[in-house]
Amino acid sequence: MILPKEFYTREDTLSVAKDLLGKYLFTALDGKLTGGMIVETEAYIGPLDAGSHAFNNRRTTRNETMYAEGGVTYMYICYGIHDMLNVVTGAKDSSHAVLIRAVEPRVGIDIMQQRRGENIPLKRLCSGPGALARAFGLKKIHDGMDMSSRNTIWIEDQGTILSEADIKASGRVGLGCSEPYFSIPWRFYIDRNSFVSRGPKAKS
DNA sequence: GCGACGATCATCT
DNA sequence: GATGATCGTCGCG
Repeated sequence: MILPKEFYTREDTLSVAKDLLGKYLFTALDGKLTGGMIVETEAYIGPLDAGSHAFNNRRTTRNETMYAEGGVTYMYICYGIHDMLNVVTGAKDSSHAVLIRAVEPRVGIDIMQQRRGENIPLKRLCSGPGALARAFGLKKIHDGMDMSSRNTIWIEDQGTILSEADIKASGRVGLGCSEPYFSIPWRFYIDRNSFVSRGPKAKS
């Protein structure tokens, strides 16, 4: 089943980030279907989070979509080259979001390989936020898209059950060293899944 | 108008 | 594990 808007509009963004693990991300772009299981996410908790674009209620043209009601995409470009896929969560104006960091490819693998270029090993096709956006054909123009119908981008629950023991948490990647937000364990990933991207050393 | 810097990746040693 | 690529966005004034 497609995850409904209510899945995303919950106020507890950490739960949304964890619950997205094991779900299936799909895009249908250029008449091509691609999909895979989400194995790694990061939570960005609105105005209180120094690692978030919306820290201190900063509101600009770029991050305006973060203030939308949960259930839409938030896309932006990082390092001038990489498009990043986030899912907006919470109520309107709460500015929470979850970054999708890695997916285990399942559907349309040949299409992903075409988009990423040959010579990319399967393990790296969708491992890392920039890589996965490219494999799924997502660009900044897909910012603010509704995810609650099988239209362009959506996420499905296909019945995968994960236990608490399958889910690990760690500090988030790439934030520089501004404590305490650098080491707060708001990155979640499926333990022992080889499609998880390289991040900071896992803390048990 | 301009300078600095990133929620990264692939390639090289 | 070090490094270069590469450019939109922000903040300054």
